[in-house]
Amino acid sequence: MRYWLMKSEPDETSIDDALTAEGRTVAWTGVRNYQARNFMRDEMRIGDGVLFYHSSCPEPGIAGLAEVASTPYPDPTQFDRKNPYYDPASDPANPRWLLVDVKARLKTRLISLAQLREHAELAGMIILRRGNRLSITPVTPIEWHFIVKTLADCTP
DNA sequence: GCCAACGTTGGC
DNA sequence: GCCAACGTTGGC
Repeated sequence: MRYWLMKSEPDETSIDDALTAEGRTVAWTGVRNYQARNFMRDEMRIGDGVLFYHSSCPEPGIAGLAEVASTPYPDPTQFDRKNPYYDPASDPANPRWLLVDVKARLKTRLISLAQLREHAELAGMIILRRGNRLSITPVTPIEWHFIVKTLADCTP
């Protein structure tokens, strides 16, 4: 059982969108970074915990809890010419971009970056490093439990 | 809108 | 394989 932080732009897919989606599940489309892809392709397992993070928005922060809900499969948007994430260089016989489904569990109160920075337990979080741009990052069990129990005050 | 950080591209 | 130029991310 592992834990992850996954960034989503709420203009595209917010925690509310995910909670109201069919099966409370969304396909994590649009990842175009190899490191982030590799986490989904190689390291995620169904049931892993996910911190659902809102980025590039007025209030960036952790907005909900979710879980990995599928094994990896090709991201369909890479083959759709009209999609902003279209990748003409990806070969359908050997797709470059894979994704997983993510199932929303619940919405938390918004835990901002400033709040995350207040706690020594979370000082090692990749998301808090200067210049971090990786959209999917591993979270340690200690960080996960601290955030869920202390900051979000909820049981996943 | 600014800009730091960092990934990607492409000429050599 | 180096590395400068360019593009993107994302908080502020």
